[in-house]
Amino acid sequence: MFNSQYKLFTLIISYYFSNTYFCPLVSKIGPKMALEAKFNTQTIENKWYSYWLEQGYFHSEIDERTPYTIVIPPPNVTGVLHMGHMLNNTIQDVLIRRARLQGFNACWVPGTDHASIATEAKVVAKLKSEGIEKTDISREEFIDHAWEWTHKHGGIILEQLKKLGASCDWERTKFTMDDNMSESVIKVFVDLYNKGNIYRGYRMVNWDPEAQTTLSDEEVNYEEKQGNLYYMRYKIKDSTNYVTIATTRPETILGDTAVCINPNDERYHHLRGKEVIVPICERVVPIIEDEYVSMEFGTGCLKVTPAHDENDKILGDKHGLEVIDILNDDGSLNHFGMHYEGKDRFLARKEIIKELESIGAMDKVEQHFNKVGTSERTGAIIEPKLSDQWFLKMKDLAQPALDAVLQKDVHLVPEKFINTYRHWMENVRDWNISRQLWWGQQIPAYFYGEGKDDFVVAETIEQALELAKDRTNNSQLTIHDLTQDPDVVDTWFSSWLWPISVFNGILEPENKEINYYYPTNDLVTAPEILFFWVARMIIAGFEYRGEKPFTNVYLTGIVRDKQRRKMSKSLGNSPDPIELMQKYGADGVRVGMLLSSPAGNDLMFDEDLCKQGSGFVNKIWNAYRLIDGWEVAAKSEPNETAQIAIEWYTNRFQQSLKEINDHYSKYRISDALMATYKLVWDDFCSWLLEMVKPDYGSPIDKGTKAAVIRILEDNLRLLHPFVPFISEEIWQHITTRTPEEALIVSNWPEEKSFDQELIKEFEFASQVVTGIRNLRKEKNLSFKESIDLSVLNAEKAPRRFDAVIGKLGNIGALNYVDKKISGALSFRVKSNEYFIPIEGTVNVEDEINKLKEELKYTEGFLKSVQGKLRNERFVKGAPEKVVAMEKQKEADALAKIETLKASLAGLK
RNA sequence: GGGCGCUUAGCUCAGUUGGUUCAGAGCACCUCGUUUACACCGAGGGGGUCGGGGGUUCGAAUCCCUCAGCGCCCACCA
Repeated sequence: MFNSQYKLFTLIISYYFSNTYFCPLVSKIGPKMALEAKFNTQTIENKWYSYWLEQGYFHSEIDERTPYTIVIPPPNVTGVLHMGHMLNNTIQDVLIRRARLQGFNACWVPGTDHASIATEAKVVAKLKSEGIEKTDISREEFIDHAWEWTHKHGGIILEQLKKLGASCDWERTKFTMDDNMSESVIKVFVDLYNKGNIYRGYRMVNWDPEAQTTLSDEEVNYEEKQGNLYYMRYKIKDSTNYVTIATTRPETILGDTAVCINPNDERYHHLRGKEVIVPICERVVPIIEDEYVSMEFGTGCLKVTPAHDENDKILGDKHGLEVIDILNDDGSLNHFGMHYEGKDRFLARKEIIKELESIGAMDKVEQHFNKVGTSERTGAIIEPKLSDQWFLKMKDLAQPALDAVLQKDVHLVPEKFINTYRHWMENVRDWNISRQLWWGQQIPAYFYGEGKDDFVVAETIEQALELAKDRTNNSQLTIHDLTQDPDVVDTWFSSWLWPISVFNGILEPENKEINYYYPTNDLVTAPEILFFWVARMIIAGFEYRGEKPFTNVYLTGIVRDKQRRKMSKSLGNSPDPIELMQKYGADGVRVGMLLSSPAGNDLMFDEDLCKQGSGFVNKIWNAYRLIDGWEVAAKSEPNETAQIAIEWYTNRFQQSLKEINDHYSKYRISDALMATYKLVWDDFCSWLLEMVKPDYGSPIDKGTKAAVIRILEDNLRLLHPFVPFISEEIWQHITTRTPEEALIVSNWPEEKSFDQELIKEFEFASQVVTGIRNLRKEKNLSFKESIDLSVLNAEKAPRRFDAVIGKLGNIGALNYVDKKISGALSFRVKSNEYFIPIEGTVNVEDEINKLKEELKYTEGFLKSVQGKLRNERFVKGAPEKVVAMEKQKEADALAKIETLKASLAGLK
């Protein structure tokens, strides 16, 4: 009872506080504030997203503009949005929205990946829950179920991206199993086969007994696990002696076909040429010698099981050993397992240990840590297994892709990944592209006979039939004599074509779209898939377009929680992005994600970042409310403060714009955001608006308000990539706009030269204001109380900003004097001294101490500068510029000491 | 085991070719302020011998060596 009431209460409270920006002081604002004091983030998000969609701003067609293309890293079709996607897609949206503003023909192609293993696993689980086993139904039926599943869950993640504000060209949405996408995959497979790059090999592969498929090396996770090292006795044939051999996997003795010793190991020289008897199965196997065997590990004696260990296979091939595979595909033992047949390998292991103990063949057991490979998809322990697989030769294909990155034709951001990339590409291994699954593109190889090599590869079965007829010289063959290889290709074998195939560039290499949009500009993805995907796309790009697929690769970090743990479902530490957006608004979450995520660095996500983000949105909104509420005077002239303030901001804006553009060009998105954030919050809100703001109740000059609104509009252009919703909301509220005038399709501000001197002078003036504030605070002088200010050494003071100082410092009269004023409060900015004469507030003792301290510091500073200048080697060795700078410092310090000494003398 | 990278304020991070502006930013923290957009606010403030040690240099957060700690990638001695 209490609980449910409490929940209801918190629900109402949190809804009220979180969904809306509200003004608790609404009554104080007065009747002029026509603008609603609060807004609902979801209302404006829905309003503007559907408006953008209706107007087709996201859609791109070929035109005379330069294209700016991004292809989305296709998320798994049945996936759900997680924080990694949020970060990734926010960055892409920022880039594409800015490009759109810059006047490029921005095209962001969305889509999803069929993710064969992951999706097939989900479909199998779903069928199982309905009592259907995959083995009970036909391939066709299974694929029907998979499509059904895909259509049902497929669009979810893309819909979620829309909530984030992603401005993808939804009319171009692709799926890696679309007809032409699949046809592209088949065409490429056949082409690579015909070029001799694809071959069929009997190789040791990673076998996932649960999914019953092979995995690529990249899909296997190795974990350190505590296990045991079993020391087993093998009898020596025709002898009563035995040899002890250590293994972590006793069940594999049933597949042993030799025992190996190091030829340099004198301990075992008496065994040379002998044979041993494998316990339990009593198989007689030879003792072989190979330097591969470590003399230090275990007993220095190795059992060789070529079917279940890669190194053993290499040994076996070298020494011509028999290969005995003791496992079924599901991980249970086969008939070589004898009385353990049908039992799972781990159960069999336990029972075999017992049997070995009972027959006295177990010498001892030691604890042992070793790394065990598990399946990334199912978590099952991987078995090395020999089987027929399709491989793609990588070495030659990789070369241009390696060169492109090393020569920065393809630019990795951050560059630290170049080394990693090079290391991998230089040692690239052949790619096992077959998977024992049904969901995916079926390998276009057709068997016409029983022999291992009795197959042809062709795009269609009809073509295959013709090839097979030629091969066999048998014109009687029909399609029914052909059997297609049941395997499908690795998912990455379709997604490596993504930047080309989304424009149908494989099937129609000459079509207009591929020639216009390709190569794309940016790819934004996680470094985890640098090799799985990015490297392979570059390879495919050069192989099928003769050109890189993208110019820049922005590698994001992994999203972690505050404790640096990777966010994952199982840990439950991953916030639901949709809930976050409901709580903080999409704009707030976007800003939060980007506030602390330099490229390549992991993002320590903290919900407080979103809070900061939504705080920023609130700030923007309130700045607009202020401006919007200004009543315009019927007839007026701009005042001096407002005029110089606007002139200053216009220049300051240009300075920031340059900085922001520079950050973007280096893909320093967080820095670009921070520079924008500071421009808007500090320069625009804290300084400009405070300077321009009319007195309470007074109207503002018409021209001044118009100028502030123009400035606000320029700010909105800079803000739009980060906070698209609130920026468009304000933009459209300022005045009625035609569809062509929407912010999303307006323009990025143009860089212009700016007056650095003016900006410096303003900085000086702002320091004076700070000085006044400090004094007021120190002496408890209310801000409401107007005071007079006198300036000494006025020739260096920036008089242009006197009005600003007057307004922000609430100064009654600003006097320029040529003599110190005794008995007044004072402070210094550079070599200017400022006085505020207030009766009875000056404590001479304090003033003297303050001055003495400053003098002491300045003299110390002077000493160090002069020390440098006296050092001949410095004067000779350092560049002229640096020396001149030091001399200037010396002069400044000397002047300041003079001022300070004079002040002191005046007080005494 | 091989390779790459990191260590700067309580936290997350900037710091380009060694030299004005080099010890910074944001957040957090502390003090003051319910002034007429915003308390998701304003005005101020404190805080780091740049992981330790050594070297090169007139000069080092920056270059070199070394030690310590952390992270990632690759390989995988049963």
